[in-house]
Amino acid sequence: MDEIYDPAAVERAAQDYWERHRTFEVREDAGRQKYYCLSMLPYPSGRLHMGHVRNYTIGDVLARFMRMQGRNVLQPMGWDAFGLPAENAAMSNRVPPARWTRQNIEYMRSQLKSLGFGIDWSRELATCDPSYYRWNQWLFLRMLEKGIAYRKTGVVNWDPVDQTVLANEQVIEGRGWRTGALVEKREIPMYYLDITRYAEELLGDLERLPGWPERVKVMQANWIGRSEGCEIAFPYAPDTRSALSADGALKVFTTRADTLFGVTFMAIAAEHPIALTASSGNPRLAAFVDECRRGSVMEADVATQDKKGMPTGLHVLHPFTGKPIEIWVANYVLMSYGEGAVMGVPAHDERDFEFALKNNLRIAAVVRSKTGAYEHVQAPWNPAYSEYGISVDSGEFSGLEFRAAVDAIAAALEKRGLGRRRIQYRLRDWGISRQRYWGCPIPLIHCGRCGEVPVPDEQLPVLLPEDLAPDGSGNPLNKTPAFYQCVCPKCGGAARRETDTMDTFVDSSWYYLRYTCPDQARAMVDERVAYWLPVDQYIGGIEHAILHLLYSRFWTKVMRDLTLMACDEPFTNLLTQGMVLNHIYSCATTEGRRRYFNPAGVRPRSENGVDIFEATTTEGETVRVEYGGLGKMSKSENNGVDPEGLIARFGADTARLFTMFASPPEQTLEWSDEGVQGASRFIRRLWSAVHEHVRQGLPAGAAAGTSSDVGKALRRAAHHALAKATDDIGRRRNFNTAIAAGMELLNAVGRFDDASEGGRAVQHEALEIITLMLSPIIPHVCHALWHALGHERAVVDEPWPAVDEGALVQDTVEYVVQVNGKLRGRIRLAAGSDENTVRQAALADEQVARFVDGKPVRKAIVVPGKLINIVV
RNA sequence: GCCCGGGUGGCGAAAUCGGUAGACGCAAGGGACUUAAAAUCCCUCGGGGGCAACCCCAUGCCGGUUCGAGUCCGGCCCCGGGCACCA
Repeated sequence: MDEIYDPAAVERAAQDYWERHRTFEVREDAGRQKYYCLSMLPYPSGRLHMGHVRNYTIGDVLARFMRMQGRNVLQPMGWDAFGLPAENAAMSNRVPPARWTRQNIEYMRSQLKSLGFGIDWSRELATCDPSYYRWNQWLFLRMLEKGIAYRKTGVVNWDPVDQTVLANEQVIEGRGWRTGALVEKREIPMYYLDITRYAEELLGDLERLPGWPERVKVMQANWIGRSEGCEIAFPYAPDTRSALSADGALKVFTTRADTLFGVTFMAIAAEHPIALTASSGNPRLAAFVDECRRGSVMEADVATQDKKGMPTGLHVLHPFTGKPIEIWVANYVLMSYGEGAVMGVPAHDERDFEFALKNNLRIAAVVRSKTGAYEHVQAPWNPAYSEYGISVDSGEFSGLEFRAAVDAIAAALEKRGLGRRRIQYRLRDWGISRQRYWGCPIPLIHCGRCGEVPVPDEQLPVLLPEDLAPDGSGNPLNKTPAFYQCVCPKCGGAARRETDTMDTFVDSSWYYLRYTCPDQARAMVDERVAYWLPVDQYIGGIEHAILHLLYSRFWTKVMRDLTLMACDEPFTNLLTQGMVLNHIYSCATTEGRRRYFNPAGVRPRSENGVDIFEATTTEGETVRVEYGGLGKMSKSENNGVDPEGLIARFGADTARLFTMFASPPEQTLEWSDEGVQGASRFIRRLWSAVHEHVRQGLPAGAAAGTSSDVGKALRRAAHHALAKATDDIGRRRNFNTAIAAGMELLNAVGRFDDASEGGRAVQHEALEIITLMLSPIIPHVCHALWHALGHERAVVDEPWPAVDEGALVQDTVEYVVQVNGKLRGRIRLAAGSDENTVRQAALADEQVARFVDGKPVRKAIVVPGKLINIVV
């Protein structure tokens, strides 16, 4: 029965074995070195996709490899179970999100199990379980106590038809993606987490993460966006004082305090309080402010807008000259950065320049570049205008170079109480309120008498009712009195429960901590977290390079400061796997849209020597389709490959082998049906090689005792492949080349024909090495083959084999001979030959002699054991 | 606009510290087995020249450093990604 490889039977047997023996359930063991291998938890969308298969296979290979290296390996799995798709599914088929989500989890868990991942399922969690999200609520209350969580009015995209907040991605050309209604910017109260309090540490600690890809660290650093500059206060002129009926000053932040004498206007955001006051008696200004506040809050859209503005008629005074400067409302000033106001220096800032040109504002140059590249600032804009240089026309500060000018101006401002040096971050506080049903309730109560009252700890968790189904008309919690009606914990009076839920990024910010103690009912985490954390290897998509990874780092630091644990950087090593790509085929529809066809159903055909592609529509019609290149597998472009079909046809090992072999993990992976066939072919070849070998009985002798040249050569090949796989998996994380080494070794076994007892022992050893070294990648087939090779113990419990250095030693080595750097011959020499011997032998070579051609040898460079270059 | 990656056969890729460019796999072509097909096995497979031994060219383009460059340096072209009026 073993003659034919039957993946379904082989995989069932191996998986049964692991399950029966609870192979992957782990416990803390102070005596063993731990290895926490974590893959990003999936959203339970319904079915696994290839991205999941790739992600979890990478994690599983590392987990199994480390297990063989003797480490106490934790590889958990859970579900990022709250979120929008469940609500959308509820709207289209009237199923409560809870039921839809839990059904999906059931199904996807069985899919994960069919792939044979070595997961400790006893630690599984779902973020929609009250036993999990109660601790979101608990920590939120601690943050509230510390002032890290706070309430503030925030600007959101508001869909007036659905009565709901839209994420930026849900706003398409200014309209709601579902309703098509014009989206409004609306200010609503939201809860924020003060991540900016940790900006400095989040930035600085990136240097302590050598195991992270450089580009992820750069992306985070850019996102945090640290700027050194000055805060400058421009005192209100009398007109502003009376309009606001207050004394005071308009504050701005600038990185170019040296250009302070070049200010010709002030620009404030439409949301700035002064803009609101100024527009009250000015309908035209009010209309402009209104226009600015409508439309997308997406910054990429804002960035491409024309610079527009309108004067307020109000003024401030220059902090040094005392001259009045008019305040303008400008659409390019962001309320959410700095002070929501800027000093307009058109001569030295491109945006201010554009604005001044459009509005006929004065341009005053106050910096001369060191190269003297320009004298007068005039249109068109020249990038040199914004270069650092020597201050001119700047009163007492004239003649100073950038740094000195900033120092002197900052000091002078500070003396007058009109400014100071300050660091500004681009990072904003994290707004976590979502006007959504399917999420973790925010544990607050609004009382008419007591105001905002936290839910007492003993009343946690605030349970989310699971029987509701949104219908598109806003958050159903708002229409469920049983949820929102409550008593105020302070005064006992009638009160209203907060109906907003938390951003799902909250859920995924600490799940990796909870895996260490999922059964802990009394605390968020316990002492087990100290054993397992930090995560040794984290694996996930590059799309989480900023938000998820930054939030998790922040959350960890908050928990450290609350002394819940000592760890302050959660992920020691990070591997960001590339996307899985497939071909895209589509045709235009009569409505001018595109209709996409799955590549599996596309038939290529040659017509008059031109390649054309055809597909069949759901109506059974044959249509001609266009090839659209490669793209990420996605629903919208209908180019996904269902892992389930792949496993049914070829088995999980083939799916795993293909995804690991086709490209290195960080790079994109191009789907190839032929490549899958190739992976399957290799597994069958390995299967028959082992069975053919053992059919002749197990050899008695030891491989190390072989004396034949071919035997020694195969031993060398086997140990060389093993050394390569050890380094490739363990250090380089290049699984494709480790697999190639295994294939090469199997090819060598195929060519090997020494049927003597010694030869068979060497062959046996080589097959054992292949089985062991590939077992992390194709664990099921290796489980079967290891038993076939005569072993009692399961391969999963075997240690990683040691390289026999003695087997790698060669008696003779091949030298490449170059003449003037060009390859001219090869010579075989005894290992350890001295330079002179190498040189003599090289010059004696006929081919080499031809190219030396009697010319005097000027130089000969010898790379021991490898190469000699003769320079003539 | 700024900041990262990356350009190597027909294709996915390899070459890890400056030392034999193209390992491994896919596709293709040829052959064996077969009534036939599939599967399997063997051979060829960057381009050009040569009867052959071999030679020349070739890692996006131009230049440089070096005995020697896919790899290092300078300049450009193209592709992908991130951020994007951040004052």
